[in-house]
Amino acid sequence: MAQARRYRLLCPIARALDRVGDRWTLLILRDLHAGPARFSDLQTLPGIASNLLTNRLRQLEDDALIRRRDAEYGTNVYELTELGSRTADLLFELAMFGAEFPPDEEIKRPGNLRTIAVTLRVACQRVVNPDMSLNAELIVDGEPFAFTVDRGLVDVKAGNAQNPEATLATSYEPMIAVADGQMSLDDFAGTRMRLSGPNPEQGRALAELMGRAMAQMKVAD
Amino acid sequence: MAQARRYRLLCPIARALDRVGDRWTLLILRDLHAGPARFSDLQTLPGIASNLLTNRLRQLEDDALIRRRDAEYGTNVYELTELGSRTADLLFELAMFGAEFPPDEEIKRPGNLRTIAVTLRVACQRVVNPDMSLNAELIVDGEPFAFTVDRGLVDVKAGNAQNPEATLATSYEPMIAVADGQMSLDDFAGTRMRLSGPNPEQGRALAELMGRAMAQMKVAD
DNA sequence: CGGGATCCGTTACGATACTG
DNA sequence: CAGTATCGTAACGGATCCCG
Repeated sequence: MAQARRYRLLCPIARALDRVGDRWTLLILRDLHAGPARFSDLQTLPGIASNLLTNRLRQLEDDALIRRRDAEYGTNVYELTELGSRTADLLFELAMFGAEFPPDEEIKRPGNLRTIAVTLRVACQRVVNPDMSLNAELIVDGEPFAFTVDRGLVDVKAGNAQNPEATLATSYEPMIAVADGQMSLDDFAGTRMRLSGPNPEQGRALAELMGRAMAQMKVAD
Repeated sequence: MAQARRYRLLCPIARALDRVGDRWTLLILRDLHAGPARFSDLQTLPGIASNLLTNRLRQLEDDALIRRRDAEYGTNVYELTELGSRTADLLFELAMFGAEFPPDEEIKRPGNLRTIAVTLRVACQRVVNPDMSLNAELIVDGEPFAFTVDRGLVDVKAGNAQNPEATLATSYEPMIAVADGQMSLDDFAGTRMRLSGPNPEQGRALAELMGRAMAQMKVAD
């Protein structure tokens, strides 16, 4: 039943909100930026009801922001369409604005860490050297991400990397603290991350890229 | 009663949505980017109930995104705080994304045109020459805006300009059509706008700036 | 007349239980 | 695993009323 509470205004801001303004919708898109996800992956969003998740996924499919794809053994996954992937900059600006506010006292932990992928990718994309290439694995609280740069094109996807040349392990809270401006980059780099892997130079390049990205975020305005 | 439906997640995207994610909130902020507005100005948002507007303004005040200020003759106005004004880039990205979707068939006209100020300002800011200065009046469907550039710092505010050196008159729909990519810039400049005022050179400079801004929008990604 | 407050019917959301 | 069904509660929309 085609969404009763829509603005239906000519203004493009209102048109955007008619697509992604409902509760949970932007958080679902945020998680899908980390790559395809199953229904149960998305259900780890803390507090979402299953029927609501179904509704949101239908709506996003109708608006062609996501597509449902059959995966192995009868399971199916949801993934961003090209149109849906254009929410990356929007989500990044939301993160920039949200970083202005101190976290609440009683905070729910996310069910998974796919949440970091968009923000990290866009932040790195904005400061990356166009010649750079690298293939690394980023591990946050034990969850692996494939972090690749292909001649200046940054990608961050949930899951293990293929033959990574370097591995950077860290955890969620200090990353957030740096993005919020609560922790210094030096402190983070010095004590909150661990490099390993066959190619230490790529490890340092990754750490340096993430560092510049995070530093840039704080002076964005 | 402190908002029951909040995410309360550590993720900065969720923290932002806890401040500006409610229905109407971002549209209120959008309008306030055009300058201070009274309660009744904001009530022209098509479809908002007065009690809801009251609630949203309270919430925005509590979060220090807006402030209420006494104006002349017992009236009072709402205006963005510095913190609230940091939603400009976010609103711009929303507009960029919303421009991907064709307007609905049955569209409500906005009650006023303050809606255009943020998007236009940010779009111009992103392409302006840092040396540029100008003082002009932009008239959209009869509603005046003071459009100024002070050594590269762009401002667009609702209301008449002070001693404008040039005036550019146009209307809302063609501006939207250009931003959506439905109308060519040449068509717009040639037939949908009218320049006047004592300093034609500043008029042309304004038209050229707006043109480059709108052209840039379409190739943003 | 500007700036709300109050009331009430409707819709959306949240929690839980249940099913192919 | 991937949803559907049900139901109580909170939020929204529209109208009316109030007060300086």
